[in-house]
Amino acid sequence: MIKQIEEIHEGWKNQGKRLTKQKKIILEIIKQTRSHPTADWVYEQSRKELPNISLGTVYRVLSQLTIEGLINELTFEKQRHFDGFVEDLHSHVICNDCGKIVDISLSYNQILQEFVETQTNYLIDDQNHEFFGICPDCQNKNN
Amino acid sequence: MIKQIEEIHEGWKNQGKRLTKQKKIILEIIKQTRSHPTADWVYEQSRKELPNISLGTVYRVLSQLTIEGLINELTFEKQRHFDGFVEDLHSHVICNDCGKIVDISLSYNQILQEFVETQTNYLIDDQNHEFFGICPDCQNKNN
DNA sequence: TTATGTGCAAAATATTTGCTTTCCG
DNA sequence: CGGAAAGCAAATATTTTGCACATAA
Repeated sequence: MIKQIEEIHEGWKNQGKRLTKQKKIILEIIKQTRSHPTADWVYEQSRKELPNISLGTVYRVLSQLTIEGLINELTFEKQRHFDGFVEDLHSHVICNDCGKIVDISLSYNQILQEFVETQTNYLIDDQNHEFFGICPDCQNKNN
Repeated sequence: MIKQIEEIHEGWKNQGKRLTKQKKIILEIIKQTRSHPTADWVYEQSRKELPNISLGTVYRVLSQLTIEGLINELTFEKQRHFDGFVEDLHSHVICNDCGKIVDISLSYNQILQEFVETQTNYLIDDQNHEFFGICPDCQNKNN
């Protein structure tokens, strides 16, 4: 088991939360991909290990993980996507053609957050910056 | 009729598109609010003028306007929101408590877009930057 | 006149929830 | 063993669509 998951498990014990095999496999999937998957994709992947897992469980676990801040939710388009990589703040670059998503670190984010707080008097605790365009592959495809 | 709508109408004529009373009222609503409404809110507003307008029509018109770039779509949370103010690039600051959305202009956006293009080789044509937090009203409410 | 656009209702899509059963600790 | 969590299916919520009819140009 990944060390990260052991640590999450430790934290959960104190709250009476259990590490079921369903949660374990979902965590492994979402923490080991950088592909920002949908709930349905996580469901399909998890069924390879646990053929009887239900989509409802996947939704429930992903929602729980989001609330705990262990993963992030992205909501461009109508479908939600999940991002298991929460260690550092990063932005997303999304292809309008094929949907491919890549991460990019933009160092201005922290400074900006403070600027927005000053300007608006909102207390900011999160941000989401997405860029939309055409990825290199699709640019070639269309030529 | 707002001048802006007359201009849109002119542009449409060349494409064989019509300015129906439904489209006119939807344009008036979306172009005269800065409140980033949902399709349902636009529907409720439009029914005050056109009691028989259907929700399907509202969705169809809003989608058409989005494709034409006359309005923007925001997709935080599961529901879509629409933004009639496309004249200048701006970011959104969203309250996690009451959902209130305010605009903020951040001058770095254009420079950043070029930086992202260089780094990723994507051809960027749009971006969406959202900040999440607690608005001043909700901060007071919770004290 | 005529083809675009609308209303209506049904379908599609995505997500949530109630209830019974399973199983982690 | 007890209670948290899973499975299943039905319910919700949101958005899209087919078709007959209405209407802008």
